[in-house]
This record gives sequence, C-alpha cells and structure tokens, in this order.
Amino acid sequence: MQKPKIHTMEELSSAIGVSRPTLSRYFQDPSKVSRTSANRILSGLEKVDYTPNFFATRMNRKTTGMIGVIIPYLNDLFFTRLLESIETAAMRAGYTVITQCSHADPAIEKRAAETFLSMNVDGAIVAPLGNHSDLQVYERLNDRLPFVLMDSRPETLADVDFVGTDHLQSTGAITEYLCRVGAPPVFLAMPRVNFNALEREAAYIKKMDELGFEPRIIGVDPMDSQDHFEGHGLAVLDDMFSRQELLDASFLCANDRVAIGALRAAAKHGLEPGALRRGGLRIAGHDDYPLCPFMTPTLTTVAQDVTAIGQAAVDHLLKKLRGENIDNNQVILLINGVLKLRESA
Amino acid sequence: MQKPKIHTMEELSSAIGVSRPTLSRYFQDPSKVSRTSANRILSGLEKVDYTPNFFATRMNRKTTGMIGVIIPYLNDLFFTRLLESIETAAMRAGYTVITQCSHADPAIEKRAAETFLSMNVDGAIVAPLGNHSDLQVYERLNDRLPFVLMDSRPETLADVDFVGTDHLQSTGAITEYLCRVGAPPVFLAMPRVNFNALEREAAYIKKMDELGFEPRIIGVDPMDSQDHFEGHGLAVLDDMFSRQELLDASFLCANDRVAIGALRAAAKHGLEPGALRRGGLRIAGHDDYPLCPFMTPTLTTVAQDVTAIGQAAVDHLLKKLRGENIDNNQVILLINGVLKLRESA
DNA sequence: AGCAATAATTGACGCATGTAAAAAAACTTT
DNA sequence: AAAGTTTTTTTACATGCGTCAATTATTGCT
Repeated sequence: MQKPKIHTMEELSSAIGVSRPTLSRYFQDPSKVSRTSANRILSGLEKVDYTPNFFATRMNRKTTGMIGVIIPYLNDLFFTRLLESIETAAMRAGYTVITQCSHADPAIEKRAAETFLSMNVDGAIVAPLGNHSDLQVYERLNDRLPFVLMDSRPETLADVDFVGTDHLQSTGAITEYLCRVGAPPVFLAMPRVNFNALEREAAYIKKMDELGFEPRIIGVDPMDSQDHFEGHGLAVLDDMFSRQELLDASFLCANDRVAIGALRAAAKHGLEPGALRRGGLRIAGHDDYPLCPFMTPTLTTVAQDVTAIGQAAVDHLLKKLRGENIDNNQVILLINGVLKLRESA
Repeated sequence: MQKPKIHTMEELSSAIGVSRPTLSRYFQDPSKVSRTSANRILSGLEKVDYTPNFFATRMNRKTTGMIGVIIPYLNDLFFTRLLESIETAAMRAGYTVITQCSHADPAIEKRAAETFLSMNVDGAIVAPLGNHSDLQVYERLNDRLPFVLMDSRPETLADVDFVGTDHLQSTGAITEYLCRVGAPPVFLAMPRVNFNALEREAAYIKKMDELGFEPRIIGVDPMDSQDHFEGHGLAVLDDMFSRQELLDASFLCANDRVAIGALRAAAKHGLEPGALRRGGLRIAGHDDYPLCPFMTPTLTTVAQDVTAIGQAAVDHLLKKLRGENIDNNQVILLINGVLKLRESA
C-alpha cells in the first residue's frame, strides 16, 4: 500500500540497481537469470510496487501465452463446467485463458473472434453457436491460428479439428438401455439451436432402426421460443399430457435441461416417472447436468465427460501450436458418454 | 479470406492513400474524421484484411475502455446471470468486460486483481470470494481504480462501495411469510463461504426475534465440505430425517441450491413439502435460482434482482470513473428482494 | 593467481500504435 | 475570387517493453 509506485522497468532498474534487460528476462522467466540477480530483484520488489505493463509485454513477445475461448451461453452449467476444465488444463500448461461469451449472437461471436486475432492469442477454442453462426468465422480462425472446435460440430467444415462427445455412442447407449428395460422411447427434441440437436436426433433414429423399433420424435417446433430448454420440455409435455397422450411412454430428452422441464410436466400432471414402475412413464436425459442427482425423481442420463473434453481440447490445441501435428489431416476426437442410471428411467 | 493481410497502420496508410494519424483517429471514432475520408477508408478496408493491434492501441490510449470483473464461481447460475447482466450493461455503455473467475482460490483472485491493474482497466467490479479472501486485494484495487464490490460485503471495508441485495429485507420478508402462513422456520445454513451466509443468518435471527419466535439454525458445520450447496442441504436434512427429526418443520434455506438439496432429502424420505399442506413440511430458499420453477415441488423463494444489481454496479462504476461522485463517502446500494411464492412453502 | 566459461550490462533498435504541432490542402462563405 | 474555416498530412516524439550484439563483470576451476 505505502510502497512507492513504479511505472516502468526503466525506473525499477535504477531503483534496485539491476539492468533493464535483466529485469525483462526475469519477468519472463525467473530461471533465466542468475541466482544472485534473482534474489536482488526479489528483495527489491518487496520495497516497491511494480507490475510489468500487460500490453507492452504482450505486444512485443512473439508468443502471448494466451488462448481464447468462446462459448455460446454462460447460463448453462454444461458450458461453465467445460470452461472450468479448459481453464484448469490451460493454467496447468502455463497459459492464460481469455473467455468471451457470444450470448447466442453471431455478431458478438464474430467480434469476439476478431478480438482474438487482434490480440495475437496463441490459439483458440470455440464452442459453436449453432445454426445461426457464421461458419466463415471458424474458417477464418482456423486459417490464422491453431484452432479447435468443441462440443458441437458443423459438418461442412472439412479442415477444422474437433473435440466432443461421440453422440452416436452416447445417445445410442441410452436409447439401447431404454429399449432394453421398458418401452422404446419417444425422443423429446430440443430446439435446434446447435448441431448436437440434430446429431442426437439422428443417433436416436439410427439406434431405433437397428433395434427394429419405430422412432418417434416430438417437440421439434419450439412452443416457446423464449425459453430454450426447461421451458420447452415443460411446454411440450404439458400439452401432451393435457391431451391424455403418452401418459405412460418412455422419453429420451435431447438434453437434461429439457428433461428437467419434462419432469416438471410429469409432476404437474400427478405422474411419477421411474425405472422401478415397469411399463410406466420414464424420462431420461443427456449430459449429466450437475443437478440431475438432486431432481425428484433423480434423473437418469448419459454423462458427457466434460473434464476429458476440456483437457483434450487444450492438449490438442497445444500440440498444434507447438507444430506437433505431423500431418495436416483433420483431427476429430470423440469421447464416449457414460450411462448414469438413476430413478427416472 | 483471399484479401491480402495487412499488419500495420503504416502499411494500410500507403495501401489506401490515407495518412496514418487520420486512420488512427478513424479507428478510435469514425465520426472524428470527415465524411469523405471515412468513406475512402471504408471502401479501402473492404479490399484488405486489417484489424488494429489490440495491445498497441490499448497501450497508448489513456483509457482502455475495459472493465474487469471477478467472480468466485462459474458453476453457479446466480453468478453467471449476474455476469450476463453486467456484460449487457457494460456493452451498452461501450465498454468491454474482461472476466476472471477465481475458482474459490484467494491466490487466483489476487493474481486476477494484479492482472487488471497491469492492464490499466478503467474500473473493476468484484464479487468477493468470502471468508478466505484477502481483503487487502480489495483495498488495493479500491486505491488504484474506480472499484465496486458486489453481491457480498466484508463489513470491515469502510471505504469500498458496494452493490447487492438488502438481505435484511429479503431474508426478513421470507421469514415473515413463513411465520405468517405456518410454523416458524428453522434456518438451514450454508457453509460460510461468503459474507452473505452470515448476513442471512443474522437477518433471520433478527426477524424471528422481532416476531417473538425462537430462532433455530442447523447445518452450520458442513457435513461434506466437498459439495458446497446441494450436497450440503441433502446431507444435513437426510441425516435429520433419518433420525425422524423435524419431519414437519418449515425450513428456510440459506440459498436455493441448498434448498434443492433439501427438497431431494425430503423426496428421499417420502416427504412432500408444500404450502398447501398446512402444518406440514415446508422448504423455502433464497435467490430465485433459474431452476426453481422446475423443481418438484416448485420452490418458493425470494428473488435477488440480478439485473438491477448488475446494472447498478456498472452504472455506479461508470459514475466513479467519470469522476461524478460528488463526495467521497462510501456508497452502499441495497436492492430489495421479491417474494416468489410457489408450491414448496 | 590466472584463465576460461558463464552471466550481466550497456546501448541501440524494433514493435504498432497514440498524440501533438505545424504546414498544406480542401472546403465555405461572402 | 479572396478570405476564412475545417480537415488532412507531415513530421516528430512518446509508450513500455522485447531482443540482439558487443562489452564487461563474475564465477569456477586448476
């Protein structure tokens, strides 16, 4: 507090009697300076208040040590967990993460990408907005930077690396489980906000075909475009149950947030979904949203391995920015989901 | 894509035939340049690929147009909503928000604060970590920058401005409601991770005293220190119900996430909390977590006005950094909570 | 003590922009 | 068309630090 504020390395240099280039090297990596100088600098820093200017350092370094991350929503625990695992992995590797949230707006997403470019971030990881995103933004980033797409994948981008869940496996696994233990499930879709929505639908249909069941999908048209997920699930099933339809069906919801809305619809109509009530109403989700174990009934789902996805995204990005990708083929890392059997199905 | 990449303003200047200082002024504010030059620059930019270097611009401007925000958790929808409202308010005012999450680690919080200082952000808004934070970090920020503390308030900081919910009012209101409509509530505390935990406890006790009821607080010692909230609520009440205690009590939970755990404990023991069952078990929360309307039963709570808090924090910060705070007295903005009566109490 | 090896300092230049003052050019106005 | 006003260009310097080459100081070793 009372320590005198020092603004430049120059001042610091004359204040503690160590040359500026030495200071510069010290702040980049203390081990690049001799033991004695390091100690002299350390004890000097205790007497004054100085931090190297963030912009000046970053501007001149060839590498900024920053990686940019864009996610579409902040109000979704799936993305925040993903973000957390990325931050942890990046921090461990000595990188700083700059996060931008596109708030589901392609214009903001585009601007965020431009910001990353103008900041010379060392690499970028993006969870795409979905149908509305401008794919050129990803192509542009991919051209200019080590770049990894995450979570949801636009099929048409042939050169962009991707890390995410293997939805064919995950959705397949839960579909298979539901078919095995009870009535074949109806798929309660989510609004098609991203590419996963369609991928999960497709995976469901494929597995149903495989098992010889008739697929059926409801809730494709959002009833309430305001509320993407919980509200959507609630509205669709509330409507259904009010018409006394599908009262004892099995539902596979496109994600857990939709499933939470579905659970609410069931409760509203006095229905008690559950695995134990053979033949009765069942509701399952996808993702393993953190609140699943606390719902009533607890929600059966397939977990996406968020930690693994985040870690893999960072690992792969670092490999790229170190130039370790041997060939230039597109890399697609798909990570398996894990069934979480609970009460609801 | 195919447009030639231009790296410096100098190059751009000779490429489109406009002097560099004019370009500089254009990029800071297009209106500071004549109509004709603006058009010439615009059409020039369509032919090439150029963005001003983020660091170089920021380094030289007296004002960076950035405000720093630190929040303790990302995996909490309360904070993400707060963050969203701050970002919206800041964006509207033309500021860029840099977010850092301290991951409940005082060392990370401190480093984030230092980063903001070294970036010359125009101001900072921080939601404190809680008991473990280093208060000197806030004092330091407050000394060096326009600074506002948000959400939870360390009492000992006499000079730091604050924006948050009036817990005396909000907790008082729900306590009063619970007393009025049924049995006086027991307070199910949350782990004392931040100052709000204690403030709500105190507000509960005060209101109970006022109404002539005996306050009772449970769950102060975290049973499971891993899981702060839902798991805590579940563990405490599960334990309680297993011993056949408090089976028909009213519970006021320190926040909604604890309440969600409490709901789960009730369901696990076959109990159905509800406002309609007079004299029976009731559970209420605090915050209006977005999932409250989707719980079973839907969760009665007091809403914190997140939008108002975020907006007020930004407004006040902008006022400070424009030098509009007339006197230097500490400003404390307290915003009222609003009762959300639902099924659970 | 003397020599080689290692580390630190000095001085100079570069980075991509902001900014200010003076000169030149482009418009307005009468 | 001349005078006056606004805008742009020119020129030069500033920002805070990275980086390099050459020089000097320090260290370890025999």
